[in-house]
Amino acid sequence: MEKKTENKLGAIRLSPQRRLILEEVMGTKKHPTADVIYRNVKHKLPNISLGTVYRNLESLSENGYIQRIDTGTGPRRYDGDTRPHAHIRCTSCDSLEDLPEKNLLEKFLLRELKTDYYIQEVIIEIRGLCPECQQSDIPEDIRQNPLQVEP
Amino acid sequence: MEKKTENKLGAIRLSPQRRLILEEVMGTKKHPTADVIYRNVKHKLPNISLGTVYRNLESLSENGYIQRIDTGTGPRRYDGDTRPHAHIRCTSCDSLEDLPEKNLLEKFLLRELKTDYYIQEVIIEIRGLCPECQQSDIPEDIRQNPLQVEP
DNA sequence: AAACTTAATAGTAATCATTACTAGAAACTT
DNA sequence: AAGTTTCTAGTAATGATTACTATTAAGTTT
Repeated sequence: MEKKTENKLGAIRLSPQRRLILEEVMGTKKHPTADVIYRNVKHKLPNISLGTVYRNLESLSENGYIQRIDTGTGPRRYDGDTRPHAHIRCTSCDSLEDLPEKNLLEKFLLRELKTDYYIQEVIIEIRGLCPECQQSDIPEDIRQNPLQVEP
Repeated sequence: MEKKTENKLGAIRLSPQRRLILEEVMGTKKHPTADVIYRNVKHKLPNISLGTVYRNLESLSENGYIQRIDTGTGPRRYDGDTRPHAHIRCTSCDSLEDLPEKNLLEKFLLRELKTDYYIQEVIIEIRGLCPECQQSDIPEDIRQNPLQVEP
């Protein structure tokens, strides 16, 4: 007969550390970095190691329980909401190619994306100023330009 | 009278190093990394320094002559084609928030993106396998899943 | 339940990409 | 020509992430 054991999470064990990390990521909408997660879980498990945080964020995202957000500026972030949220990159050889830009979004919407790639993921990131930051002291003329939309 | 001088590039000087780097980025569609650019320009200017490459890629992109591609996985890449090519990030406080996902692309297309952000940039990246890598030896059943499109 | 196997951990070292610093050279300005 | 600014090579430092090592904990087998 099976011994009642530590909870499992599919293929991986749910160690106390892993559980804490998962709870931390699931419990916020702030898309925290590994470092922030580390500092937060450290309150409950003072001996936890930063390496453990990284390792678990990796295994949790590999197994589809959380999402890794690779966005390039600044450290990587993690999201408890796992859903796919356009350059095209080969995840095998890491080549990066242009997509025919014209009507890219239209074509995507029409599920007619013409490409020889075997598409695995679509990443969309919009950058801008949040409401609070818009009323900062930075004068309008030295702000970054807003996105221009053609008529 | 003005002395004929080293070419200028708007606000910045076009030093031999900067020219070479610009040519290198403009002359390829491969979206090279700083390191690749460094190795390539080193053939023509053996004493050029990696720091110079980084500094110039920065100034060239700040001034709009090339585009920095911040995509998170692996090192940063650069593109001679400067055109905007959707998470929303505040470029001031670096907060990262979800956009209401539903109909995001539609709304974008309709220029009705409902958000309080002051939008500066839209980054779209599609990830997948390029044609060559599709015919690799990796069996289909251990490949990553393709993107699912709902009916 | 003792012996074995595997997975996970803390702690630390190493790596990679990028930025910062320093002194000197080059170009532009007066 | 002297002063000012921009740029450079070379190197050191930083920040994020990964790798390594010895140990512990959990699961498995007999």
